[in-house]
Amino acid sequence: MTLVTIAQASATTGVSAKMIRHYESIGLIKPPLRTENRYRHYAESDLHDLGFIRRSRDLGFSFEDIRQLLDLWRNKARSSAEVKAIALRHIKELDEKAAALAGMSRTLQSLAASCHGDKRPDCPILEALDHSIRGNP
Amino acid sequence: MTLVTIAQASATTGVSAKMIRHYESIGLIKPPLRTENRYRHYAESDLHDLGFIRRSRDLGFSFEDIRQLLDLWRNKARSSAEVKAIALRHIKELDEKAAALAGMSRTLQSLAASCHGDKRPDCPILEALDHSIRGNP
DNA sequence: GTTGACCTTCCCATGGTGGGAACCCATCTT
DNA sequence: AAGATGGGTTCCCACCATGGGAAGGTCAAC
Repeated sequence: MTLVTIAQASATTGVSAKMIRHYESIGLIKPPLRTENRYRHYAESDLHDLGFIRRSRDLGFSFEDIRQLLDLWRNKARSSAEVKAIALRHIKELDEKAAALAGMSRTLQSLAASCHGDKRPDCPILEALDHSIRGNP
Repeated sequence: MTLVTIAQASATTGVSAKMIRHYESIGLIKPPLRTENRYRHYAESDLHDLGFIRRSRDLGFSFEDIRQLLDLWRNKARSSAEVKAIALRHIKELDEKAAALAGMSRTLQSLAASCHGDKRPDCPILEALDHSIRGNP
């Protein structure tokens, strides 16, 4: 059983030491072993969990989602339907957020396209912010 | 000069009273007139600014951006190039964020597509979180 | 024995928004 | 006159995820 310090755990999992401590404080990971100096020492299974968490975060899952996903991962009697349901709901949220951002971008692009962008003060972008555009409340 | 209370200002501009006070506290809007009761009373120009801010927020601009946009709006000698530059930079940020979300969604969609979603525990989504997928570090 | 590189805990900040307490004020009804 | 209702006011706390930094303990090497 290889034990590593928090800095090494951070280096191998890509999770900052700050965040590792935070995950512990909110109960997302188990408190690790401590040496007699009270230094945290992580075992391989801890490193696995941290990697799991980092990859989940990379996919945009919230801590609450990750909590459930980790539980499911540990539960050998899980049903894949439960995992899939979490993923599908998350995909929906991601798509909604992306669509919202894309909508803003589209609106701004069309405004910017008709803005001269020179020394003159006239600007359809400011006009749009000035009074609401019909169709874009 | 019509003066309205904070609740009326909120109703006509779509900005919550809470946020109106917040905007004032961070210096985004000028402190409004006060009656002898210390009630805030807003003039038409204040309402304009609040509407301007709300529409800017709807387009995803940060407070710092809005501060500059409001300054440019007030400055009759502005150049539209300055406004356009802020908008273009913001469009870039929006597009980057949207692309990041879309990327997460795409990855999850392909994983979910190959997940049975039944009572069996096997699940490519959990496998992906378990150990990094090649090409998706 | 000192330097420097770790570790520990604790508090504070971000950005944008909301909740709620505790209190003041105005008006309408009993 | 008293009280209910529905404003207003300030102030603090919460979210989510992350980072900064202070103040101090511990260990290695030189």
